[in-house]
Amino acid sequence: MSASKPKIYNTLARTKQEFVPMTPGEVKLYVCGMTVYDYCHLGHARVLVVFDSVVRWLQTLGFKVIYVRNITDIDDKIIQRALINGESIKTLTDRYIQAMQEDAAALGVMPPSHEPRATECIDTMIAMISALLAKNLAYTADNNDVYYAVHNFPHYGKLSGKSLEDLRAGERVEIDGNKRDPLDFVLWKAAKPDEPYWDSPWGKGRPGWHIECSAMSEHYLGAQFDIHGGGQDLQFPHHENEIAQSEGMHGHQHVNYWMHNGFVRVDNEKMSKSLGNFFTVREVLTRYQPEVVRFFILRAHYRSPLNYSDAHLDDAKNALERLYTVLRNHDGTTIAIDWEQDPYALRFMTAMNDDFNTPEAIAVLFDLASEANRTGDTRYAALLKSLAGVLGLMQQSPQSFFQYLTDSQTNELTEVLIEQLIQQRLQARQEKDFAKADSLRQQLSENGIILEDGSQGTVWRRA
RNA sequence: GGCGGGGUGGCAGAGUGGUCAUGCAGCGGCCUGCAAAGCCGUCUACGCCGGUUCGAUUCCGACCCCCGCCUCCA
Repeated sequence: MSASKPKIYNTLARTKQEFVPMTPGEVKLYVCGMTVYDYCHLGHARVLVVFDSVVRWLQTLGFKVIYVRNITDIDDKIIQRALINGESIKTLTDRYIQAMQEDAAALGVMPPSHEPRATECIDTMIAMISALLAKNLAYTADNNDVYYAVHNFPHYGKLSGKSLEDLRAGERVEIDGNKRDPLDFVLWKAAKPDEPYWDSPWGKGRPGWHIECSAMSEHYLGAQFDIHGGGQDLQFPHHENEIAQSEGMHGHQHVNYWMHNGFVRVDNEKMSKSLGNFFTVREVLTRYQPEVVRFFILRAHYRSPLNYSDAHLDDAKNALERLYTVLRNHDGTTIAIDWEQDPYALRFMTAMNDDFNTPEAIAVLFDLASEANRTGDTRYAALLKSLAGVLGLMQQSPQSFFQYLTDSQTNELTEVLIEQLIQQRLQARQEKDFAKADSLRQQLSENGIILEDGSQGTVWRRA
């Protein structure tokens, strides 16, 4: 698979660059995960699915991928939510971590190699903050907070394309009397009474948000690694600050390729907690099967905005049905993919190597579907299933896909009853009693069951 | 205001200096007892105005509009 090499759009360079790993054959990848005080919404689902597809593709290319996706399990919102709920932080975060892992698994997201929690790495963070203080990149304020001194780091703004002057000119920078510069950000927060804390050289407190990623990425991947991903909204300030911390401390490059996925939108606006326009993964999964959601996400390029609506999910469902229909007409086997010779595989690879162009890769799947339908050649269906598998799609049986029952669907007819009605209809058809046959079809149709009379007999699926 | 990303056919969504994206939906036909699925055919495109070019949706410039970041956010 040497024909072409993957290119990645690097936020740092604002252009696509050929991907060259630090260690041949190995990729070190870090992605900012969730802050666990609530259920994952579709925006989170997008990060999970997008970087899952990145990992799968890099693995397909033969790389060993070390994938770290962290969990933020201590911050202001978590503390506040636990307080409101009247439960401990641990109970709260454990519950939402489990929920997140369930959501991820449902969406076909493979577990990362490491999934560290911020609270497991406090010591590393404290060591890092001490080092930054020693390098005069941080200072302790009167209230015992520790801040990063932004103006002491010459490259501040290189990821987000902002200059300190531009940032200062902005009117929205908060004014905090403890900071020497309004743009300085907190590394260590002194604990207020009744707040959870860890002991540190600066007294009882907890880490600021940004330091955890510098600490955890270094712990698992080293002070410099290949790819760092996350949502576009983390570009500034989170990732900018992470660079300031890590590069300030080590004096060399921290991350070689920065990847940022686009937002999920609702009515053309960013889906976010603060706007309140978010849909949780589990709510959507009561109405659509998980693979439809995954397919919906991968049908758009990861850097493009993705507009969410039921109509769009319906569209995705119909499209995916076309693909699964192909498998239904064949025996569902897979085939070894000949990346060098097979023209479809080559197109697929070219698309994926071009900054993970999943929409184009999926277009190849549809072309294969057409070819399979046109020629009846099972090899096309097998290749379709194999290539789709690279994207984590189409790995269930057509029957389980077509007969999937969501929570929101009526289930007045049991599968046994459905089969009985089908048998009755077959009987009626044999007796040429088409009025009765049509009436049975109608009855099933009213219950969301669609019948299809094929050469192999009658099969049913849910609308 | 500063910085960044966009405006593609009814909808979604890739891409390219000159032959098809792809899917959904629609329309006509074939097939079917009727359907469904499938197949064949078919209709809607590249925000606006200039420029470069033999030729621009694709390159350049102006303009209009949308979105995001600049504060916690995937």
